[in-house]
Amino acid sequence: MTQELSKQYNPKDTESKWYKIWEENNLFSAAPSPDKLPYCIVIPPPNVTGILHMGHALNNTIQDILIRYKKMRGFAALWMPGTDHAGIATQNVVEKALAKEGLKRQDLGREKFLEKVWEWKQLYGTTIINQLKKIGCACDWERARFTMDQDYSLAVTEAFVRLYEKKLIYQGHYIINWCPRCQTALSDEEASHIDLEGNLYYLKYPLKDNPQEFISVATTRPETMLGDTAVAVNPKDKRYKKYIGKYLILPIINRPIKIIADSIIDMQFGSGAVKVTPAHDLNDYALGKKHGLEFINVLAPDGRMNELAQKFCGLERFKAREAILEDLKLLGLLEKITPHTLSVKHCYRCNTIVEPYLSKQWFVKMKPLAKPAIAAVKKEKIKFYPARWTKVYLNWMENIQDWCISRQIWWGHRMPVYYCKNCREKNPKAGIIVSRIKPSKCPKCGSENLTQEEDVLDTWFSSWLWPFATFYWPKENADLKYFYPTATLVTAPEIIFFWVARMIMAGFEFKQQIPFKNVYIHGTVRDSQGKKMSKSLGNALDPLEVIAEYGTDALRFSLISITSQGQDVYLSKDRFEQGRNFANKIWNASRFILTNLKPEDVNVDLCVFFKREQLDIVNRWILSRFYTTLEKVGKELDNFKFNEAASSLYSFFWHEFCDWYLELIKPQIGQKQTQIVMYKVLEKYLRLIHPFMPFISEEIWQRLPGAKDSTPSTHPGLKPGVCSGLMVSKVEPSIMQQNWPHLQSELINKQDELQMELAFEVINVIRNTRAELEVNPASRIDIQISVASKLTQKSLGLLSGYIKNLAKINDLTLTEKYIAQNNQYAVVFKDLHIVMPLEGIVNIAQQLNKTNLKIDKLKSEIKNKEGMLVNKNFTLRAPEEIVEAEKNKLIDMREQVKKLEAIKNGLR
RNA sequence: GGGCGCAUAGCUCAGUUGGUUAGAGCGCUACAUUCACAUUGUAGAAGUCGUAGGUUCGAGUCCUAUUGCGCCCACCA
Repeated sequence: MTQELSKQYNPKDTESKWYKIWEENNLFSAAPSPDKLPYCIVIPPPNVTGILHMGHALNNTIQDILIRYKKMRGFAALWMPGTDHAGIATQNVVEKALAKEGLKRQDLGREKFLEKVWEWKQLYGTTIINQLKKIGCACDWERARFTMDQDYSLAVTEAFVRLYEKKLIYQGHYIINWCPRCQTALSDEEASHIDLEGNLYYLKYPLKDNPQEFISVATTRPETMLGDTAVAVNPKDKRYKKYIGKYLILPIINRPIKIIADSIIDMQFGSGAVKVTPAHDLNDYALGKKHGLEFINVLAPDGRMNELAQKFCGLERFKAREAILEDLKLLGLLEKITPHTLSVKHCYRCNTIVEPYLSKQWFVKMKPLAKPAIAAVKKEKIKFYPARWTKVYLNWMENIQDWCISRQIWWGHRMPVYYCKNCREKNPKAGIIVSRIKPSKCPKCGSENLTQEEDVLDTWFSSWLWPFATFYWPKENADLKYFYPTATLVTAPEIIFFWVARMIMAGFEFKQQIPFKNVYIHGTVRDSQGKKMSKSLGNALDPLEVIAEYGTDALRFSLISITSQGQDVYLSKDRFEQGRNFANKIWNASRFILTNLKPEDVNVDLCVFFKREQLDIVNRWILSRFYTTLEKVGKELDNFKFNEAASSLYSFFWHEFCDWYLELIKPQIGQKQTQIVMYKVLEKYLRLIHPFMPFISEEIWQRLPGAKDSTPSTHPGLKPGVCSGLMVSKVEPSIMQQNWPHLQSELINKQDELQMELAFEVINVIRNTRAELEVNPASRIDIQISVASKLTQKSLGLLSGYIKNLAKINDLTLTEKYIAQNNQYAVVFKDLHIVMPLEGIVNIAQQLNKTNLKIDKLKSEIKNKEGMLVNKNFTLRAPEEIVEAEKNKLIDMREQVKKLEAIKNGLR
């Protein structure tokens, strides 16, 4: 403590220093402990391609608060970190890098390309991890996992094989979402709808028997007409009834196609006749199956037309659309074009319009998996915070579709599926071998001519195992036993379906248990316009820039302050000033305390010293306020009300501890009792604020000279009978290892608080009056206070020293009765008259006016109350204490009016 | 088409189970600067709680309808 403290808090000096020390001393590591209960959070693994954005900052700050808090509460708190290989996203990034060298992945070939990706991962994959360290995350980094690690991959294979053996994985020919740019299938969740202004094109198809007659069909995707194999109408549609069963000639292609009837067709829409393209539309696919139609695929995987598109072969799909429309126009077969808004699926990675595409893919049957996952949430074994997400989850789960898990990319877990060429030649449906390890020969025919499936698995097929695969499942080790099921999952609403729901299903399927007990869903970070913050929109605030400018603790505290449960977060840069100012306030208050501290006074056993009765009122008051705050913050954290906890901590420290307490005790700061109380409150407060502001709390805590605290206490995280021991700074070097302060509820006293509040109000009234009367702020004046109640008089007497000091009073006299006198100005406050000399008052008329306004306002309120109290409906039905309170208020107000009238007369 | 969220001070938002006098931060106004902190202090101005009904002795809070904004889900060609 010999070191000078600078006038301003400088985060740069402290942050990297402490993080390094915490890390070097292994303070982030957690292990099973016989005395402690487990508390585990698995991080939503950021993509290896990731760069820290505000969403990460918010998400990880919340987790860090929980981990640090629970650790102080005695839990063996483990924050399991790691990264996700993010199949498509990462492959895209590396492909882009290759493109700069004029290379495509195909130029390298699969193996070489994967080497490149791994290289890239080694170089850049830790960027996001280092950024998480920068915001202070207390992750157990030694446990960090990567979804493509060898051990983790074993878990992925295991899961696949088990599901396949249970016949929950199957291969099928279906219409899936195809991204022509990424050239892979996407799950429904990866293809999001975006509304586009498009057109509805009416095409005329001539009848085979009578080419002069036409049926007009409406479509938004004219290029798919090349693959039409029928036209469908509603059987009840009078316009078309006579044509059902007849044939049309598909223009350009000149293929005869049948007119079929199906009640699914909406007669109101378009022309009431629908072209059916079973290979390029989900509905048409169903129709095709039902009516035994031909499936004609006219597209190539890269989004160009294929040879079945005849003369349009090789044209890009939207170019082909133009060309086909042009041809139809020339043929006189384009009836009309009307504007039409349609919602089109886009690839969530590259935003390309997705093509419904008929292909062979692998699927997971989801209905059986969903069943226990639905039940667990219904029975509240897993709870969502805020609760409304429960409904969203259940709704999705109850309508769940099979999950397309195959991807036609290279970066990812290769499926453990092998094909026996020999068997397949005899029967194309046979010869599929699913195996944990690559088989050397076919178990059926013994052939060694085996090839592995080219496709890789959807990224989420590995991340849904995260809560247990990170513990080396399928091995059952001690850590997995101890920490699983984990406690809380903290995430954003965007990935409830992608990740949360699937983890719950995987938890039941592979561990027969829930993966976590609570799911806290925080809001989306948006800019001040309400737009989602993203790099592509260019509206992103870079957390690292904010840290450089305001400090990490400021970033964290501000973010948390504005995150009310479940609401989206609207950010602009100036919001971080509050956090920075608060850090500075803590710094300066601590500086004040430390420079005024006598170490020999505070180096005592703090918990033994105090008996409430031994303390003076101000010290009793601040302790009472501190413990009230402690209790409140604990409850708020336990209920995931982070912003409320932040606000409680903020207003206690700034407005109660600094504005009042430190000001009040300045004259008595050398007294032993005050030394100890102010020291004790600061020391404990640092522990409360530590989960929110880890760096500044450690920096100051380390400078505290005395014994920290030895309150023995039990904490919720300690097993029954276990008591946390003495906490002395020499033994425990970091605030991270301290206990959350023990709640000494015997030090909470409402009487003390009321008494102090009265003094504060009196001081406020005097200050306010002084300002109104334009009394020189530096001058001390005489004040006389008359109080009817003996009790109030006594307590004011006790506090008169403080009042005199903070209200700049020269002489304070307390009298029983108020007698109006000339040359005096009096203010009525409750049953008090606060009287000061009129000398120096500039504007009596103005004061008179103010007094009159007050009287008028009171009178109208009195009228209101009188009406209320005459109303039998109120007096008979409202609870007695409310009626009683109203009566008292009325009496008070009448009194006040009387007093104000008296003052008015005095002013004249 | 279905579902969810939001609307409270100039701005951004809190407001627990309905209790009559609605809070914070920022901004604004006035004053204060050797005494921890101008990233400060003291004081002040500022709101018919989106609109219309209803329940109730009493509604920012509960119900119904309605307007505006945002989000999610959904196979209208």
